[in-house]
Amino acid sequence: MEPHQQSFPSLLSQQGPPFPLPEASGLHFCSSSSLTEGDEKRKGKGRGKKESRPRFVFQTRSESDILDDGYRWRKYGQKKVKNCSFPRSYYRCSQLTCNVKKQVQRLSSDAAIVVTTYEGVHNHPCEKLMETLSPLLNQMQFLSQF
DNA sequence: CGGTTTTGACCTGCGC
DNA sequence: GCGCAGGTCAAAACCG
Repeated sequence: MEPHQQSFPSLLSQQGPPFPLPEASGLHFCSSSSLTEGDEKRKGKGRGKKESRPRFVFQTRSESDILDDGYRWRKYGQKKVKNCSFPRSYYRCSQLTCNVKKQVQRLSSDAAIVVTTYEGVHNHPCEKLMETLSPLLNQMQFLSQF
């Protein structure tokens, strides 16, 4: 359960910042282990899961909230938070088998910074990754015959 | 036609 | 006990 081992293939290549700054344009990701507990008070309507879900915060520099990390996200809410002039968006993984949530928030101080908070881990393979890997796997299988 | 976004209402936890 | 703040639902609109 180390979420920050996931690879985001299209994350960096997609943004393509005009400045090749390694850190200023890069992404600060901090796995907040202390935040992991105490967030599963989901007894309200009985649709709660008891499993602890690891959270993990991603801070990227992008002009759009939607970062295509290979999974399909479905937006299910948007709220304005106090202390921040920008609304916060709530996304969910489209796969029913996978209860991963993600919330995207923009910093009021710097509108170019987008804070993405992932919650939970995917329990299904990434579609895009499979798509990319499929021809490769086919070729490997083909070559392995010899 | 299927899946996704939008948007307001609703619900719950927490602090005072 | 009440009000606020944050999180989620659900129906209609929208798009390929």
